[in-house]
Amino acid sequence: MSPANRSLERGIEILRAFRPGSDLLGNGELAERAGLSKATVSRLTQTLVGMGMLQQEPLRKGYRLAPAVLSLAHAMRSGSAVLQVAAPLMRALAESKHINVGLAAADRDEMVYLESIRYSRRVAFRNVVSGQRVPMELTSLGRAYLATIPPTRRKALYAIFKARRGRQWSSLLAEIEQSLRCVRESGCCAASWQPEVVALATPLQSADFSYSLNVSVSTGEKIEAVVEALTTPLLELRGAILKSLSLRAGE
Amino acid sequence: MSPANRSLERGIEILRAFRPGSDLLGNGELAERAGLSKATVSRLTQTLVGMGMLQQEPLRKGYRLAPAVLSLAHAMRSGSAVLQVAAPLMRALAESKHINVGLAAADRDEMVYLESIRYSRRVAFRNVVSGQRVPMELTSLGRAYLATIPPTRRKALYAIFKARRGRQWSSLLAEIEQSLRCVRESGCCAASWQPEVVALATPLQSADFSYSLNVSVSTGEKIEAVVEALTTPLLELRGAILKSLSLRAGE
DNA sequence: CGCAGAAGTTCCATTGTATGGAAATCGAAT
DNA sequence: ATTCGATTTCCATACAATGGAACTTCTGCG
Repeated sequence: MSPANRSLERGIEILRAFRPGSDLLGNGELAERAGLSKATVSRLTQTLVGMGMLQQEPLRKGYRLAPAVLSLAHAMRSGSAVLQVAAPLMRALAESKHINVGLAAADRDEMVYLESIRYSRRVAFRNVVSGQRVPMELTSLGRAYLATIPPTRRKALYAIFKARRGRQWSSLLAEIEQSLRCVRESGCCAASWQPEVVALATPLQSADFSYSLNVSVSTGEKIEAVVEALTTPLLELRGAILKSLSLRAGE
Repeated sequence: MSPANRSLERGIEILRAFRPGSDLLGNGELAERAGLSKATVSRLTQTLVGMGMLQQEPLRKGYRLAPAVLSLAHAMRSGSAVLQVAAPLMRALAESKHINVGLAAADRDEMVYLESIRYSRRVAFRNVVSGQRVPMELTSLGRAYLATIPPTRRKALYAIFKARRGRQWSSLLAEIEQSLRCVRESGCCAASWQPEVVALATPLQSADFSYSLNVSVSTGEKIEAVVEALTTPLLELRGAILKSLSLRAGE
C-alpha cells in the first residue's frame, strides 16, 4: 500500500471535524483539533471553499459545510443497492408494527444511519433521518456489527473504546461480549442505551457490504418482552432484504 | 488569495465525480474525468478509502461513496439555521395547499436542494429529497438565484451555460433574461422545465446566505393560472421564513 | 476615537512529498 | 495456460506543501 496523500488526508479531516453541535468552526479551532499550523489550515479551508465544500460566514467568524455535501450524500444513497432495496421493506415493517426501523454502517468507531424510519403517531413526525452517528460500543447496531468483523479489527476498535470509556470499560466489555454471543446464538442482540428505548439489531452483510439492521420501540416494557416480540420480525426483514438483493443481482 | 492546495482539489474533484447514475467508478474512469494520471488517481482513491470517504467494491470493480458522506450531510443540515427554520413552515404550506415546496442553494453551475417536500396523496410517498441537483439555467430555482448575484458572476455562469447548450443558447438566454425581469418586478419567476410540472421560485437571501425557494405543482393547467394562484403563498412563505430567522438571530 | 488583543492571512526559504512515466502485478476471460 | 485490461508500485525529478514569522484585519474595551 502506497503512502497516503497527506494534504488530502488533512483536508478530509477538516471536513470531518464538522458535526452536529460543531457546525461553525474557525481556522484556529480547526488547527487545534487537527494538530496543524494555522497557516496550513488557512490554505486548506480556502481550497475547500473554492471547491464548494465549505462556505465562510461573512464576518470571518468561521466556516460551515456547504450544500455540495448534500449532493454527495444524495449520490451515495441513490447508488446504494442495499438501501434502495431495503428502504421500502423497512418502511412497511415500521408501519405494520408501529416501530422504528434503522439501517446503519460502520464509519471508523461509530455507526452511521443510512436510513432510520421513525414511527410516530403523528404522520408529520415520521421523519427519516440519515447520517446520524451513534456510538458503536453502546448500541445494538454497533454490537451486531462487531459480531461480524475479524477479531483483529475488533481488537483495534476495543482499544479505542477503552481509551474513551476509561474505568467503565471492563464492565462494558463484558456487556459487549455478551451481545456478541447473543448475535451468534440467536442472530440478534438487544440494547437500551437511551432511557425508555429498547433496540434490537442484527447484522446484514454479504461479500459486498457489512451493515446492521435494527428495530426499536419507546416503551416502559422490559427488554425481554421486546426481544420476544421483535426478534422474528427483525430476522424476517433481514431475510426479505437479502432475498430481494440476490434476486436483483441475478438479473 | 493563496494558491489552492492541488492534492486536496484533486481529491475533492474525485469525490464530486460520483453522482446518481455514476455511483461506481474505477480509477481509469476517474483519471479520464479529472484529467489525471492513473497513478495519481490510484493514490488519491486509496487515501479517500483510508479516510472513509470511499469504499471499494470487493472485486476491484471500482469505488463508491462511503457512509461517512451521509454524516457530513447530516452535520450540514443540522447546522443550517435557515433549513431548521424553514422546514416546518415549508411543510405546513405543502400540506395546506397540496403542493411541493423546495429550498435550494447554488453549487457551481447547478442548484442543490436543501429540502424538497413533495406533496402526494399517498402519505407514504411524501418523501423528502435533499441533495438532488437540478440545472440552474432551466429551473425557476436557478433563475431566481441568478437574479440576485452580481453581474460579473452571472456572466461567468452564462459562459458555462452557453458552452453546454450550444445553438439553443440564444433563445434560452432570452428566456432567462425574461425570468430575471420577472423576479425584479414581481418577486418571483415561473418555469416548466419538466412536462406537466410548473414551478414558481423566489430568492431567499440575506447577508449570510443566498438561497432559492420554490413551489411546484403537477398539473395540466396553464402556467399563468399557477402563477396567479401561488405567487402570494410563495412570497408569504418567504416573508415568514425571513421573519423567523431575524427573530432567532436577535436572541 | 484609538488602542490592544485575537484571529486570520501572506510571505518565504526549506523540505518533503506528490507526480507521471514505465514496469510490475493482479484479475478475468478465452 | 495465455493474454488482455486495469490497477498498483517503483523511482528520479521537480514542484508545491509546510510552518514560523511578519503582516493585516477585525473586535472589544478603555
